[in-house]
Amino acid sequence: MPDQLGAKLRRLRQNKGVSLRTVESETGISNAYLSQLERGVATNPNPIKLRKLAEYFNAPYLDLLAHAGYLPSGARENYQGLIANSVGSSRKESQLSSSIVDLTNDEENLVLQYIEFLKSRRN
Amino acid sequence: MPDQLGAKLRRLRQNKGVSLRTVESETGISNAYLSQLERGVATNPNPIKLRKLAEYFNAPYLDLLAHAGYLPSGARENYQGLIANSVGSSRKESQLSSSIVDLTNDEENLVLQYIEFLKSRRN
DNA sequence: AATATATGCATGATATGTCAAGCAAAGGCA
DNA sequence: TGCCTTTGCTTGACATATCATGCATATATT
Repeated sequence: MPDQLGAKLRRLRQNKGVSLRTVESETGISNAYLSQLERGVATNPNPIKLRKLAEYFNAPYLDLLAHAGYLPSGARENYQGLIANSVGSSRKESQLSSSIVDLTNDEENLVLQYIEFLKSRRN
Repeated sequence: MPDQLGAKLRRLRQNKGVSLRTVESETGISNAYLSQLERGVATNPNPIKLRKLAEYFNAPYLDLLAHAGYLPSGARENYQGLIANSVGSSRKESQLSSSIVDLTNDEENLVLQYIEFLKSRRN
């Protein structure tokens, strides 16, 4: 069951202050179908339509996919796990991805500097 | 246009050495539709079906989504960009994610150790 | 007050995804 | 050799996604 995709889409549209017909003219998706999506009557949109909406609302596409139930909930760990599995990263790189999730800003700065230092001494 | 989703699915099935009817019984997707997908006659499957196939073939789900044209090609940078945009990471964390992509094994080790060291001195 | 426009939704129509049934060919078995 | 089973595919049927049209209501305009 999609996790409130409709509510999310209506919020995005209302925050932008536009009508169903405006979204229709900008995305090519009919106002009737947009209404059905927002009201939860239609729940299984083609991802291509979600992408158009994400672009129009300047909203994160993976977030809309997750709300539609096509991806796990939008926690970084979940996506990192999917990526690690998809593009064949090493186990250690998965660890790295997981480790950076909860760094503070200062820690992020330090790690970035350290990585740049490591790369700078490659030659 | 999906990037050879059909060829990918046929390769996965043949590598596993199973028939269309075996996949049907394991995934619930009809052998006729599987045939159409493999031959490129059907090109826009519901992601829920792709997920079932990914699970059955033990194949990366994001990879199948990319082949269907629902996600950008399976480069890590693309996914990291989508994630950064989806779960509201800071600009610096996006940089971090991008930076770890091309680290060597030794560099990964060093960075992991450094992160653990940073975390250990939080108290 | 009357008319025009904008808006969200209902609904039947159309397009497309997916299925059930059946066909032809190949392979297995007695 | 004959029969049965398996297999991939075809095709019409069915289910669902999406659209075009129109309705009712609210708002804007004259």
